[in-house]
Amino acid sequence: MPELPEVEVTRRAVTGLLVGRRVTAVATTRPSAFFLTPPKTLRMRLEGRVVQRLERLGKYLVATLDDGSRLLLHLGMTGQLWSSAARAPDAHTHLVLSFADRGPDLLFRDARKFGKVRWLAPGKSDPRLDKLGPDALSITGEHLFQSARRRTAAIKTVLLDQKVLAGVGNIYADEALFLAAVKPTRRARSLTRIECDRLARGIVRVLEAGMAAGGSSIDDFVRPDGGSGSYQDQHQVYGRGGEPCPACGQPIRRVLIGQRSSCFCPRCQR
DNA sequence: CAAATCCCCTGCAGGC
DNA sequence: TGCCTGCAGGGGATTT
Repeated sequence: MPELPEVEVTRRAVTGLLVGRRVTAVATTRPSAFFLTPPKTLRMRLEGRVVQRLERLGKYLVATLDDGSRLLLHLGMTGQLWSSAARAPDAHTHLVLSFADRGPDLLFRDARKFGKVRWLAPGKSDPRLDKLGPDALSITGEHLFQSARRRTAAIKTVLLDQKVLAGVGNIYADEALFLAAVKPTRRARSLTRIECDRLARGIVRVLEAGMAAGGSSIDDFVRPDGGSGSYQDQHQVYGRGGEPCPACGQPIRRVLIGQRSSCFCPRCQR
């Protein structure tokens, strides 16, 4: 489940596979919700273009092309970018870009098809991007405090709201709340400024550790070369319901918050 | 506007 | 062995 660290690890790994290369062919599966821009249009717009840079905005990857247009990629739950040098296309490979230099293709594979592809004309934007809050790597306690104070929802729900901050998903939200010793079910507006400071530091810390470990490989995340991340080995609470808390030994509790499973230590987190 | 709910989709684990 | 059910969850759409 790609969150900011996994998307950033992917971006770094795939930059060399995209930037500076001229697209010569675009192969896709049939039209579906995966394609916000129809396959036919994608093909027409991308062929002949040179990729100039690849950025990450929250959990989105944004490739800028030499005509000023942009290609948005979102990995959803199970999206993977692969080099054709590491894996052959299969039934779940929905987009394949080939290049003029005849080097490896870029494969976008997504078993569950929660991922998205969209082409943006020059100067055009996308509400998905426009609404994103500040990047989670630069989040401050002050911003969290100002955002949380108006919300009655659980703080965990607010952390997952990409309009508040962009990049945090279920795994890193649970881990950051543990580091900050804040219970995920707490009403957001009940958090003090001090707690928001701790939470902001916790978020940045788990995201940086996640990137350093190459991301969390639970079921689906792989790097484009086929390698996997190892941050799952450092998870303190995520996915550990029933196991002892690494800090105090109390059994970790698992609850549902907004249909998402959430794990926390009832003793350490208040 | 905020919050709650449903839904998209498919692989996999667990139960029988 | 094989079938069925439930679960995983990012995020958009819809409803309250």
